[in-house]
Amino acid sequence: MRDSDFESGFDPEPIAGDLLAWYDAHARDLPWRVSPAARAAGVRPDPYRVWLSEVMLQQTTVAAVRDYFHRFTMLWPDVGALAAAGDGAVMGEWAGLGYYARARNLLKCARFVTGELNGRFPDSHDALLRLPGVGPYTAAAIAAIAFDRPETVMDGNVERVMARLHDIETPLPTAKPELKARAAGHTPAERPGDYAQAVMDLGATICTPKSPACGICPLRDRCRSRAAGTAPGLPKKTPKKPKPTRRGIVYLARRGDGALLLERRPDKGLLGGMLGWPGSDWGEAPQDRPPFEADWTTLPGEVRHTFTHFHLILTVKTAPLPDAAAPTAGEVLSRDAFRPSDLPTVMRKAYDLWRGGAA
DNA sequence: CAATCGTGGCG
DNA sequence: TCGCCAAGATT
Repeated sequence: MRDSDFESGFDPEPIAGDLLAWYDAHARDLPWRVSPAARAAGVRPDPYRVWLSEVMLQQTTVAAVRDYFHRFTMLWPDVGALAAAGDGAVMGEWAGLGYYARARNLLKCARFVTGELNGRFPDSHDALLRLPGVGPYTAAAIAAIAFDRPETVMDGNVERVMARLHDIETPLPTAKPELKARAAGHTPAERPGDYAQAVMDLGATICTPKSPACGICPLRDRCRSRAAGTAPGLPKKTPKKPKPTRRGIVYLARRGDGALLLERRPDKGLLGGMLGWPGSDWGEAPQDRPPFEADWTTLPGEVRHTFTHFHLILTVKTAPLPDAAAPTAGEVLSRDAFRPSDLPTVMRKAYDLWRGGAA
């Protein structure tokens, strides 16, 4: 019955109405969001703020994004201002948020929109998809939320909600096409932007990964996995590989006037474009190759940090930086020019270990 | 397609 | 302590 409904192109189940009514009453108040009431009164979201928030929210929690969004929009209120910003300033403001390719693409995109599109974001999914750092999800989200186009957003929330609503037992990522088709079948022609945000709000607050609040879900009477008792275990996922542990050494050198030896990492690869301490490669047994000859002191303790696909244990070594030193790596940054907040978290941990012991 | 790419919170 | 997870994109 239910499969034949879907395969025959039967009218989508009337989910959108329930979800929009729930959203009207329970929408989260988010800094980048136009409330459903304001939206109904004709207020349009600013595409720049929608784009910026969506990029920040890629694989990142709302709680983590809030402060970054405030700082970015305070410093750079529109896409032209962001396009005019310096690379180091933007990377420094992004520090700590992770996935730094997003920040590099953010700048590329801002400069493209400003330079080639007269500062206006495209309003179609296909045109948005051509922008740096904008993939299928973000293109659909901007088109739907900023321009109220009937696009179907597919993120982790929507995958989970659809898998549960239709009790889809196929594990991810195999199930993605089916989940996408299900989601598309529910997307309404009216208020598609509010609808997209409603599904994601539901996934974030009610239909959560662990212990979903099915009892207060606006879709509880239509949810097939709730009826079957399978909701908490959905969506199924293929098991992940274990993370190996790598080791590395970083070198912190300070001059008498407080200047520090730092290094701008290359744009490609891990922490690309970010500031960091000169250091070894990260592997099984890193070689001790300090940036200049000195009597290096190994700090007690170590830095432990987990990246997406490996654990890292860093040894921190320090030495005074002579006025006449000619380091083989990095560049000297004056005390005033250095902000610890410009460092990615793993590098800030090394800095904190050093400060905790020496200063 | 599978691998790469951060970080913080939570059970 | 540790694995899981978050409004994914890119190659």
